[in-house]
Amino acid sequence: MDTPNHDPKPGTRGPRWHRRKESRPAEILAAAIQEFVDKGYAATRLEDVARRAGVTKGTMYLYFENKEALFKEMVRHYVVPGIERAEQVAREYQGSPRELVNLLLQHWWERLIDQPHIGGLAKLIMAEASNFPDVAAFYYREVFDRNLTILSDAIRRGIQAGEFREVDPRATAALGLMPLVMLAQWKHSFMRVAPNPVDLPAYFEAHVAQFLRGLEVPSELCGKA
Amino acid sequence: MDTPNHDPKPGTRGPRWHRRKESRPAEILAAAIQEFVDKGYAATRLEDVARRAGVTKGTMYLYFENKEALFKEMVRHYVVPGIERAEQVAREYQGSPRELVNLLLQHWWERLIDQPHIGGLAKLIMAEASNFPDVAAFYYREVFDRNLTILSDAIRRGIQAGEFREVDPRATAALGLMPLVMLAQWKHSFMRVAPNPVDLPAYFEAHVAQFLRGLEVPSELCGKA
Amino acid sequence: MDTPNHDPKPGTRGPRWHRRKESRPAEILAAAIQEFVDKGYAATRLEDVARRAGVTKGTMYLYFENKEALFKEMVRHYVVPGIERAEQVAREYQGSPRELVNLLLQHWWERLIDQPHIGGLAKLIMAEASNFPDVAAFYYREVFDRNLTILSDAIRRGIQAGEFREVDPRATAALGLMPLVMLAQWKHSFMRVAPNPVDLPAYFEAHVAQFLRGLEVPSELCGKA
Amino acid sequence: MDTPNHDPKPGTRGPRWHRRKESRPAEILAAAIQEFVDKGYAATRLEDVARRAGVTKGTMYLYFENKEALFKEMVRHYVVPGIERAEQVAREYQGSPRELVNLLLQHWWERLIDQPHIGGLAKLIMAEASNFPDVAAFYYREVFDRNLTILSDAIRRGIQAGEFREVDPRATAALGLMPLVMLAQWKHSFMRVAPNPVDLPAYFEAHVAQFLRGLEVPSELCGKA
DNA sequence: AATGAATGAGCTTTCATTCAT
DNA sequence: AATGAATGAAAGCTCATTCAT
Repeated sequence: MDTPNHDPKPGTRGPRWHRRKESRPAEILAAAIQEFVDKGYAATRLEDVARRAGVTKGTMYLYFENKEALFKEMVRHYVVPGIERAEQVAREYQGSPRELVNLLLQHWWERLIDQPHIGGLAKLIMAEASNFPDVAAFYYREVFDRNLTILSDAIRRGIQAGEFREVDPRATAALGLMPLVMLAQWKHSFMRVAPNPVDLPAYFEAHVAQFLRGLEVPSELCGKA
Repeated sequence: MDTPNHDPKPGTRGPRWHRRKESRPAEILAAAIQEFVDKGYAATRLEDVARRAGVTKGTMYLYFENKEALFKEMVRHYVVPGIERAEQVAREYQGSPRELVNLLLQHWWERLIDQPHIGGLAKLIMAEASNFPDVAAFYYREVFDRNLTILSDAIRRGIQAGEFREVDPRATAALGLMPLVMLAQWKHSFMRVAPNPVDLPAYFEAHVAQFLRGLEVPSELCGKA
Repeated sequence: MDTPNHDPKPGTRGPRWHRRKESRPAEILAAAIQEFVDKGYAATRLEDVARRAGVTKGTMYLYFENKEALFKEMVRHYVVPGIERAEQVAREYQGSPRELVNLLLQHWWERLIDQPHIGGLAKLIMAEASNFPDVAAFYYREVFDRNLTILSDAIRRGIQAGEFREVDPRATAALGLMPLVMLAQWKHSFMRVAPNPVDLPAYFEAHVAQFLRGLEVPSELCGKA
Repeated sequence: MDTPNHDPKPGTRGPRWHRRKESRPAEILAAAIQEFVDKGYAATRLEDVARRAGVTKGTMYLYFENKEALFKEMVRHYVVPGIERAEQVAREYQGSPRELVNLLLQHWWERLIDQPHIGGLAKLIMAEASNFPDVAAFYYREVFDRNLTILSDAIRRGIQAGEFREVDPRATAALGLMPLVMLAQWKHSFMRVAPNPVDLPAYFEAHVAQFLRGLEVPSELCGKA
């Protein structure tokens, strides 16, 4: 990236009107995610992003090569940290596999649904998948797939511990994660325009309960195929 | 579809155009759904739609007031017939409620996933929800909601017949239908750009099986809350 | 002009739905003057003229080469007959020169102010003078100038008869005629949009009275330079 | 005006443009009045105005919302200052009412006939009255009517001073002013395309003389009705 | 580093004109 | 003779991008 970090006079207090240039990129990206998520890629005007970031159009080009680069940078910036958190949660967890799976699902719920930007970003990327296949592929690979791995690892450990029945870990993980991504879509599309028959938290609770039930070792008497 | 512009007899100067008043709107709408679904609203150029329909830019305006009107007409044209089919299926069905629910889910699967345009349209509308809230609301109301009603009626009949346990018909119907809409999203976004860990038919089968299981009257011995 | 006049079967009654083709050009021109005078040249759409004339766009081109030709034909059609009337009036008149001058001014008043189209046409031509210099020149030459000649001839006769004082006939005629053309302008511009402090008939009466007074032979005692 | 686009040093690549925020609007308006007066509203292409102003199409939209706004701004810009001058002339005048009336007529002559733009603007507005009734009404109200008031005030003062006979001040003022507006029309229409039998200055002189004569208190012996 | 005036390619839209029927 | 579907050049307008300041 071309975000220069060197102060001309390090250690010197600059004039008070001087905005620290190292904070600029983040400010612009923060403005960008709001505009892009709200309006979509094409309908977002760079000037609006600039105004929201408190700079002018020209300044944007000091930090980002063009609109497309800004878009991609924004995705990268808001997407990468989240993954590391989930990986850390999984790594440090000490309790039962069942509890870990539950914890991971809760974590993603919070990110995708409670935090508006992350879910909005997921929706945006899916919406623009055909215009930005590389961005979608990147998101798929670096976010969905890595999260999938975290979850499937947890499932695999549960199976090895005899706590879960013998499912395909990866396919099952997809079954657990995909609905959350989809819920984010829903929230940022139909929920904006229509009274909602879908109670999102209830849907989530039901999904978790059923997903965990699906992992259980079948009891001998009443098991069903 | 794809009425090509080239002369039937190359080398001969054919007529510059053909008079096709009756078939034109449908041809243009067919071209429009392909372009819009592929590129999104903003990135679709009217000239591309025209070329695909085998006409010129100007001709578009004989049939549709402007780009937005074309978009909305397209939604209406491709969306309304499907609903009526589902309503007819439900009305005419004679078998058990369980079979009807299964049939309806199969019907939607075919429309949303097998037929590329309908699912693509659903994805498009969700993607453009913020730019066309009225279209999204229309789709939600006239498609999703009416389909929801069909399914919840079937469920209600099943309950009355003692074949299903006493669930909230509408909420349960949403649980059955929403994943199909979501799957269409998935198919038209990440599935285009990434190797797929999600086996769509398998996902669908699993969803149906589990949804039907959730409707069953719990057996006395092994019932779970 | 390309207005064909030959009936295919002269003497035969055509079918009753058949509109006589010899009346078409006049019908189109009648529609054209209304639209052109109302909206100006550029803002007039050929389709509107056609609709008003009860034909379709294509038909217009059977009678007029293009928009400009229609415009010019319209001017010619509505402008030429008027001149001949004035020339006839002057030729046939038997009374005093003073009465003839008065009669001519009345004649022009009726045409330019009372009949809406003729005055509107004069205004239109002046408005479009820079876009159609040849039309303006034609109008000036064939309408204004010929009318000027009629009036100046009348004045000259009055001078020769000793009834008028010795003025420059042509310049004086311009002084008499120009205000009428101008009044037509006023009527079709400001009078359309504003409460009117100018009483057109009163203005005309005053103009005539004063114009005639200016022609009088000065009395010996009270004459003013 | 006419800021040409060519580089000061041909052969050298000069800067593509200059920053001129303060002077741009006036330059564009100056270009606009020339184009609009010359061609009329519809036939004027924004690109021609831009080229004449030494900018590009896009720049126009930095200063004016659209073509109509540019047109209206231009009218406002060129119309308002003139009125204030006339009001000032009348307010500060110390001499006889008769001299003031003469002075005012001279003032309007200079503006409407000698200065080409002002007269051209009057003609343009009358020509476009049906397409821009609000502009015409604005001009009528803010220019013609205010000038009318100035003149009628002067006449009223002359009557009170016993120097003028008892006429209707407002109607008489209209009689004095209207011909000047009309003369501007004439100059910008027929005078452009035809050899002129109307000597404008002579016409003006005659009009002034006669108008002043009409204001005189009638002498007792030779007075005429 | 920051600005924002200026650019111009690119899009939507209009409408005079053509021509198959 | 008449139609009106189809055309395509031309215009208005937008906005990502550039660059003199």
